[in-house]
Amino acid sequence: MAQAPPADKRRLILDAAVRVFARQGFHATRVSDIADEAGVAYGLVYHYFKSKDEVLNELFLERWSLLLVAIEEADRTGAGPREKLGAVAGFIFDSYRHDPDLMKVIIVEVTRAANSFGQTHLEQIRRAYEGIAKIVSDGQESGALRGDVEPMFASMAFYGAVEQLLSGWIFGTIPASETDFDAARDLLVTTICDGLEPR
Amino acid sequence: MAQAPPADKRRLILDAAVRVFARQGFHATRVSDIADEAGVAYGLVYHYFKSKDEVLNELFLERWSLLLVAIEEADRTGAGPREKLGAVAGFIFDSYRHDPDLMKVIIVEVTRAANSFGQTHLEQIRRAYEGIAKIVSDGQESGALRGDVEPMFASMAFYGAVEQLLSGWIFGTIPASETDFDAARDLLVTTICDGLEPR
DNA sequence: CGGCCGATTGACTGGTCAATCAACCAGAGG
DNA sequence: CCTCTGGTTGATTGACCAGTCAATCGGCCG
Repeated sequence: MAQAPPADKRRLILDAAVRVFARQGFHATRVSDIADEAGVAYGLVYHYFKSKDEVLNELFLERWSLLLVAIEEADRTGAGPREKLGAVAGFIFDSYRHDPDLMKVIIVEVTRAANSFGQTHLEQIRRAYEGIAKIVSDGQESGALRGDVEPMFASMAFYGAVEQLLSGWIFGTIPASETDFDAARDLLVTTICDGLEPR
Repeated sequence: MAQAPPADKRRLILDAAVRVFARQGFHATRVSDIADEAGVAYGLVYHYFKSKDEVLNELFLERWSLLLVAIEEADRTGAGPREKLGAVAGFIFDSYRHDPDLMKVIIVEVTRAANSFGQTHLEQIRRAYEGIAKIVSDGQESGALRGDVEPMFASMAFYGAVEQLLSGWIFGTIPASETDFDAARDLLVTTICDGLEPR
């Protein structure tokens, strides 16, 4: 029968996991919660994934690889560092706008959980820092950016600011309801490139 | 006999907990690990603390209250925002220099664990953000800082950068061995206040 | 001495889950 | 109609660990 994709159960489980992880956090989530949310039997989760960890890993890698590509692409445009950094921040903010639950999970459970999952994915995460550092480094060579700041240092500061803002929205420290993400992106780039003091 | 302080067991347990939490992470730490590290019996931990959580809470509050005081004090000096922000970043970096394990635990297990313990202490954490935001806000009124950046926005960006750098040192993403923390503090303040582009 | 009380001990319990696995079912092909 | 295959089921097992508690210790005071 044209019974096309038979409701891809694997995808179903992944999407359900995002929702449950976002709601309860990874540690507080039982595998049965994921199965229930997906409407499948407990054991099926283990048919598609070899452990609960692997579900989270899969979610992270799926999304993080897109970020790495986005950084790569931003870098390839011949634009100035200001535009490149704007593109990177824009991609991350857009990811949150598009799927807040997924970004919450990735940030809270992986990126900022350097002791547990962050450890596993340190290499991937570092790759993003390095991509940003390269943008800074190129900008310094072209003279568009000051040369007295270590690129990796600037990269960490930039990424840290991005992630902290995201966390603020996620946990309501900063009201996200009225947030215009595009404006936030521009403001952040301005802050980092121009500084807080008047020009 | 002049057997002065009877080896305060409570303190002994707290200090041991810092070491074990830093080494294994809070979740992976069993209460017996803490007791073993402290060289006391399992049950004694429960004599002084009503749960494993309370041990971490105590560690966090002890240190965080000092940070809040430091921010408060930095603000009271009549100096410019640049100096005030430098004092705040300096205090945090010094805390790390003085007791890396404790800072690692606080950041990894509380501050960046907004799902678990961060939730409990959100109010305390927010208080720090607000203290920094006040510094920015005052700076804007005096004309030392640009007025087109929401103070809370700037505060989050600043604190995010600080914490990300710390994380970088903690997890070896950035080599901490050769790091001169005072130079890092100055560089960060310069980056945030002057911006990455040449003046 | 003898009794009191808080500090200290560590075996044990209760509950929680991750992961396994043997059974079941549905469609395809013969 | 039968069989084979692989997706699907969910009860069960086994490990783990936070927190409890009854027993012991040791200093102090009358």
